[in-house]
This record gives sequence, structure tokens and C-alpha cells, in this order.
Amino acid sequence: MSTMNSISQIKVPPLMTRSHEIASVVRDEILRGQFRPGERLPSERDLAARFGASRGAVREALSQIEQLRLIDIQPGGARIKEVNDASIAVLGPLLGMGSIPDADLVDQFLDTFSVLARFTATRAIPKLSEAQRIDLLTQLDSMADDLDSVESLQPKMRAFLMTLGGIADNLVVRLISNDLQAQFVERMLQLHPRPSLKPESLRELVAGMRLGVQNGDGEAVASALDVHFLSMRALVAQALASA
Amino acid sequence: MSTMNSISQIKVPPLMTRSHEIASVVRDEILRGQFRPGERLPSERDLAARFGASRGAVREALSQIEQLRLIDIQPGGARIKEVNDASIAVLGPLLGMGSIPDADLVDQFLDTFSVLARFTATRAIPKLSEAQRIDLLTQLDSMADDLDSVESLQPKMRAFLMTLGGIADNLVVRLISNDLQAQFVERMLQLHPRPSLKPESLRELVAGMRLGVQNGDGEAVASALDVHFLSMRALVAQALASA
DNA sequence: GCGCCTATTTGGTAGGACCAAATCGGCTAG
DNA sequence: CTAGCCGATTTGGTCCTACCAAATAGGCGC
Repeated sequence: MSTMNSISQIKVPPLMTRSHEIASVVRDEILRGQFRPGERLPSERDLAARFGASRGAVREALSQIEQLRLIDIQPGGARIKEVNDASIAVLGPLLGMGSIPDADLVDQFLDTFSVLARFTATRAIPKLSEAQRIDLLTQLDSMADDLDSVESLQPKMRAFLMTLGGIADNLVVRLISNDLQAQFVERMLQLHPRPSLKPESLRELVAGMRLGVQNGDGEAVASALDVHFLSMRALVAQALASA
Repeated sequence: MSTMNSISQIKVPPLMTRSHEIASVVRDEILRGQFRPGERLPSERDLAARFGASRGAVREALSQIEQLRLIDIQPGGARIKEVNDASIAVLGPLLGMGSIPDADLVDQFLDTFSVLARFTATRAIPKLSEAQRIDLLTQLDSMADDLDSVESLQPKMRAFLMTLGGIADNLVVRLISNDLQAQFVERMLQLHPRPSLKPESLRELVAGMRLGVQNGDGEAVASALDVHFLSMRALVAQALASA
């Protein structure tokens, strides 16, 4: 009945409940380093009073922050933990704290993402079925059509990588990519000025990947991706510096 | 005052509260596929009745499951989402569901982890300071002493990789590794029969990494790790098959 | 100055109550 | 008989109060 559901539903404002509000505020305070690791968080009752909320709402909020491994809730008090030991889910908040994202962090993200893309490619290409190969080639040909418009290429690129991920069939990497996607991508898209790759670079990327797919050469696809992400990183660094 | 805290505290039973209990049960039911994506979860009141708990406890539990991106809580009802779109934090529960971990999933984990280790090595080695190089060599020499005892080598190996991670200085990878560690490692250690690598293989690994560290050759260290993880995967697959 | 014991604080949990939005049903109009 | 509307019910969101057990902190006694 609801087939359109699986496509892409409208971006509903994520229903900011009281507990999510409180969680995001407290979470950001922790990420900002306003508490030393080991230190005790204010009591639930204090927080409730501060936010003018019920203890229930505060408890839900703390429960969420605990999932980020930012705090350790125990009878006696919740204690702050090291940010370095937290969950990957803190990356998004960490990126969104300043007015512009931290350049180092963005670069680390791109570096990491490129490695995961390379990984996916090298695992997927060798086990391509003929149908899958044709599918990928079709996608690449479609990408070759709008190399100058970053806006229309990006979703195709994303779809291509998703297809590769499906073929590689590694749930671990897939879930990692989910998280990175959830944490970063939307925030990256708000970047101004938007970094725009030269059409020649994009053509090179698509052509390189196409050749690799055709020859069943995963390393070739991976190399093309490497080059692409390298120039991407340079451009983003430049964009962030000038912002 | 509490310096021993930072080393390694006793494994306190993670304080299973009512909400965590409920969360883990419901979470596992979802992971087991007892609900179709899009389907509605039983209402908070129903769950409370079923578990003999208060609605508050159930709400905290659902709030945690929501953080895993397994459900979507909305006025009108909480809806199940695709497991494939969930957070990386579902890996642990996914592994721990059967009596023995799923062999494919474990293999995917090791494959992924090896890529991250390789990544860390290639990024860390080129920017080694002389002091850091000596530190790493010292650690490797210490590892060379107990090659036959997997129990004592493993923590040293882990420490070595952590040191590399600190040098590579990539927060994204570090957080990913945190999650994988949190999800997998303890569950892997419960494996019976425990896979035990041959001392020769371990000696090869340590020697290979040592050479790479000495020459500032990140690719060499990475290759040694590759080989190591490959034999590891073979052994684990074998152990899981015979279990 | 040190250690023990109590009073207080803190998280854990239950239960009840109210609101607004979403859902579901039956009813009505075409 | 169908289609659409409207109201009753369900559901999540939030608050409040109360009580327990464990941890903490502070004062007392040695």
C-alpha cells in the first residue's frame, strides 16, 4: 500500500521533543568540554529545574547521552567520560557546533570515507555478476551526462556507491557508512561556498571507474576514487579556509 | 586520587536497569525480524503491561532503541525501520543473538577491522617522531617475547594499535574503532574453541611491523597487518564452523 | 588525625493525570 | 454502494508525586 514510503519521504522536522532538546544542550556542553572527564553531571533534579522540565524528560535525555558513551549513569551520579571514547554518533554534533565545521575534522572524515569507498570497491568488483556489471556501467554512463552540475551528479554518485555497497555485502561497512552519512552529509551540504570540482576531474573519475568496472579491476576503481577524494579534500579545505 | 580508574576498572555488571532490560529485549525482537519495517511497535502502555513496568521505563527503553535508528517514534505510534539503515551500535546485539556469532558477520567485521588497521598504519607511520618510533619499537620488542601466549599478546597488540591510532590522529577512525571494539571484542573473546595463531605467524607479523616502523614504511606495516588478519579470518571461520 | 556511622543526596521505578495529534470507525451524503 | 467526513479512541509527550536502595558527604567519636 505504501510503496512510496521506501523511496524518500519528506524531511519532516525530526519532532524535537523536550528530551531531545535537553539532550542536545547537555550533549553539546559536554562536547564543548565544559565538564572534565570523571566529573559529575548535575543531578537529574537540578537539570530538571534548570530546563523547567520534569525529571522524566531529563532522564530520557540522559539515557540518550549515555548511549553516546559520553556519560556513565550510576546511582550516586552521572559521570562524564572521555570524548575520545564516545560513540561515532557524536561526530555530527561535534561538526555542527561551531558556525563552520572544523576543517581538520572534515578532512579526517573525507580521508576515512575515501578509505571505506576504496574498500567497498575492491570487495565488490571481483564478485560482480554480469547483470550487476551492466547496471553499474549504465549508472556510470548516466553520470557522464551531467559532469558540470555537481548538484545532479552527487546523488548519482551516492547511488553508485550504494549499489557497490550492496554488492560488496558487508553489513559492518554498511552500518559504518550509515552513521557517517547520518552525521556528516547533510551538514556538508550546507557548506558555503560549495566546493565545485572541475568537470575534467569528474570526467576522469567516471572514466576511471568505468574502465575498472569493465575490466573487473577493483583496484582501478579504487584508484579513481582515491584521486577523486584527494582533490575533494583539497577543495573542501580551501572552501573552509575562505569561510 | 583514583588513578587506577584510568587503567582498567573491574567489569562491573553494567547496571542493568529496567529500561535497559526492556530495551535489549525489544531491540533483539526487532533485530530478529519479528516486526516488518514500517509496522507499528506495540504501544508504550502495552509494553509496560507486558513487562510489568511503568511507562517511564518503557519510554526510556524506546528512546534508547530510537538512538539505534531501529525505530521512529512519532505521535500515533513507533514504527520499525530497516535494520540495514540502523546505527553501527546494533552490531553487538546482532552478534550476540545466536548461541554462536554469525560466521559471515564475524568475517565481515575482521575484514573491516583489518582495513581500518591498515588505514591507521599508513597514516601514522609517515609522521612518526623519533620518540614515537622508539616507543613503537619498544612495544614490538615486548610483543616478540610472548609469541606463543595469545592471551598476553592480544592486549599488547591492542595497545600497539591504539598507539598507532593516537599518532594517526584521526578522530573519525578512532570513534569508529571505539564502536567496533565496544560491539565486538568482548564477544569475540568468548569464542570456543579460541582460535590460536601459530607462533611463526605471529613472529612474522611482529617482525614485519618492526621492519616497517624502523624504515618509516607504512605500507610494510600495513602489509604485515593484512597477512595477519587474513590468517585470523581463516582461523575464526574454522573455529566457528566447528562450534 | 583517622575511621566509623548517620543524614542527605542521587538515581531507579511506579503510578496517575492531562494534552494534542494521529488513528480508527461508523455514519452520512452523494 | 461508494466516498468522504466527523467524532471517539488510542498514542505519544509531559508533568507531578512518592518511595526505595545505593552512594555520597558530613559530623561524630575514638
